[in-house]
Amino acid sequence: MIRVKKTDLRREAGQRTRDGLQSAALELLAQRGQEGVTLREITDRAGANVAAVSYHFGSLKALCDTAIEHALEQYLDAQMAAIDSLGPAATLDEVAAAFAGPMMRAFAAGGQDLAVMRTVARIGIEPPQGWERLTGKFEKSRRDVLRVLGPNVPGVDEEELIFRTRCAAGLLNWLALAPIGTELAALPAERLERQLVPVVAGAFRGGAG
Amino acid sequence: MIRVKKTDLRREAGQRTRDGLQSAALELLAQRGQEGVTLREITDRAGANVAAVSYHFGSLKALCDTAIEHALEQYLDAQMAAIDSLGPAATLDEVAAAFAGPMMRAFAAGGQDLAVMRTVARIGIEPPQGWERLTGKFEKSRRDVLRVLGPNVPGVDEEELIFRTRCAAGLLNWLALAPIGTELAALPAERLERQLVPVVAGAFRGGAG
DNA sequence: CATAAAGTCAAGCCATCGCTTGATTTACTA
DNA sequence: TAGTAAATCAAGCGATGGCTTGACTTTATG
Repeated sequence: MIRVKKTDLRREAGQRTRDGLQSAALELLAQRGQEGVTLREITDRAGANVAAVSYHFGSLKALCDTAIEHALEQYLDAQMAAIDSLGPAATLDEVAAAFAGPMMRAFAAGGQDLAVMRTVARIGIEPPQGWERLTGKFEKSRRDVLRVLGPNVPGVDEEELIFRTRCAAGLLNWLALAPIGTELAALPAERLERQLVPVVAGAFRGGAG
Repeated sequence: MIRVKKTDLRREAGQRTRDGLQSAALELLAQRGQEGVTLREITDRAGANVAAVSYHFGSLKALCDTAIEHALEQYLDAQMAAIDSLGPAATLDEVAAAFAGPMMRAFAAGGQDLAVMRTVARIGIEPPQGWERLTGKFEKSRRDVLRVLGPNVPGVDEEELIFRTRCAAGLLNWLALAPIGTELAALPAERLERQLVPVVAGAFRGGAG
């Protein structure tokens, strides 16, 4: 009979290896995208053998898909939490601040959080597999945004609001990926918010006075 | 003594090969970025031999740099022409329409023009070499935008206007690269302008009423 | 026509890629 | 202590990448 011990050092080591591989993959995905990731660079960063990827994940692609799905879910959760924390009478600036909140916090935190943000931004350009499981969350997030956005942008039909939301999301993704992102990451959080929120709000609201 | 003839069939053929390679490279750069371009795929598309790239450009990287620099220059020229065509009392919507004009026209035209736009967008994320020669044009373009933008966005200092301009440019680049771009390319030009210009103008203007 | 220049081509070199294999180490079980 | 499952490792395989080579074709010159 096989007894279950509280700590099995072998399995713990395996989990550490998996985590190391996944976070090394995430960093490389964030800074070079899906094409720029190589097996050996991941394993070097994680201090693991090349065969570890096949052993633990099956293939390099499966490892990347896992890392991407994890990042996307983490981002969508943060996004929904920010929107849902808004009261029913939130102003346009508050909506914009909540919408951009996860990214601004990622800039402030740096490290893995920023890598998550950048990876999510990249898959906005090159969509991978693994969307299926998160489609529901994605659409719920969009409905939430439209619900709090609508009352603040009167006279604009829903189709156009969806377009503006996608524009605003794209703008944030761009800031995360482009070189300007490293400048923004160096800014004090409060300063970044003061610069960024009006732009996002303006994109929602439209320009014609 | 070597005489110079008006038409030298050998050199003409060589020029055709160079052009074919450059335009094949541009298309691949537009749709897959610098990492996703392979020598053999370029030469297959251009109907040339693999050695042609080394012979005419020196290396794959040199070919890509040439194609990128060409695209960037083409875009900056179009951008400056659009801004310079504005009168001294242009409205914010007119400025936004001129700012987004090259991209909207590229969507309408498709083909090589769209490839130029997408390549320019990509190098906004992964800057290559060859910037040096175009830095002047790039900064002149930015000054032009600020000049026509300033009077329309009172009470906002220049640093912030620069930030908003970069946001607006990033937004356009994103639309060119993301899957939403293919949806936009299918839209009637007039409809795209009606949707997009308010968003760009709003980003310039800021959101707080 | 002979020569030389410009261009094209098939073939192959070498590095790197993802992935597999069979042996080996490690930590737990009976 | 012997046995076993989990994990790790060095080595290498086949495919593909960029680039070079030396022969060949085409075209202009004298």
